[in-house]
Amino acid sequence: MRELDAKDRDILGILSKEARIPLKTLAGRIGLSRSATSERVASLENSGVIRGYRADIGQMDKGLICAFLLVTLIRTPSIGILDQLARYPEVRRVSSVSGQLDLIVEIEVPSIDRLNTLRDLIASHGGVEDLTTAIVLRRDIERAVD
Amino acid sequence: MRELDAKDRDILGILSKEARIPLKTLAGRIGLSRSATSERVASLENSGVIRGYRADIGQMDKGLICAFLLVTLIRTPSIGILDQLARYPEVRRVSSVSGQLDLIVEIEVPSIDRLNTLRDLIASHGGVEDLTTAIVLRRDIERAVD
DNA sequence: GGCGCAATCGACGCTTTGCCGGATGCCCCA
DNA sequence: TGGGGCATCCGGCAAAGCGTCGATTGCGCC
Repeated sequence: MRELDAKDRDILGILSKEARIPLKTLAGRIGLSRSATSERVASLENSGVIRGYRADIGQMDKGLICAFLLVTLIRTPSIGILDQLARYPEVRRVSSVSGQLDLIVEIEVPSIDRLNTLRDLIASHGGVEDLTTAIVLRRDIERAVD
Repeated sequence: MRELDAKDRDILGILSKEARIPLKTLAGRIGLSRSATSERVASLENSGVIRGYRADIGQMDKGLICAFLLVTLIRTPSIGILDQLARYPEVRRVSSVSGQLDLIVEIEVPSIDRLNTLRDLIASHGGVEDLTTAIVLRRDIERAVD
């Protein structure tokens, strides 16, 4: 499979919100037979378009503090910092960005103490010029992929 | 269900990576019978710990530009801005944060033009004092919930 | 026109699931 | 101490799920 037609897109749209929907229901919604739908889904999985299925966990991060670390580096291509960040399991996501910032690091820590420790550890890295912490007080909007 | 024991955590860990694993296999991995596992999963779903199941789409976001908008508000409890943000489907997540910033808005747009348009629309809101754009050049680290 | 490929359909049989009754372990209170 | 009450576990049954098969259809190209 190379090109994704409209029905493939429908499948992806539905599965990205309800990954455990019965094949029969899915087939009904996109207007195909169950077996044809089955083959399309299998094809999407095998070709790597569907990389997997994830449970969306809500409560689990209860008690966890989320924060953004806004990082400016001395010289942008500072490789070592990424290796260091990868070592901390609390680091959820790191994005290289354009503009005055260089990295946006998203972390989830169990306590403010751990946040400070982590912050200090990262700030003390030679490549870090500036580091601003923004603790998440509330998720105002959070949308799944549509 | 209030407290999550070790087995619940195991279930969440496995389902967060392989949401469509057969119940029997899941039961084998956590060391419980199939029906007990079934009940636990159902309980986790009903209590809202598992919010849903999503297909992880690879190719689909191709061509989409991700960006962070770092927003400072005039007066922090500026309700109107959230309503406005919620109207744009490109807005993926909005977090109220502590520190010099007030909001961190994550968006996904199909083009730089659309990014600029969105940026201007948000910046022109009365409650916005300052707005910095950080376009994501690369995702260096991205981890699923563990 | 006729051949071939790709996609669809309905049907078959196996697997997985939801639901039930009964057994087991734990806690609390008389 | 002992006996309910509650939560959790297990195994079995019926129903619904799924993958796979051959046959059919639609379409493009020789």
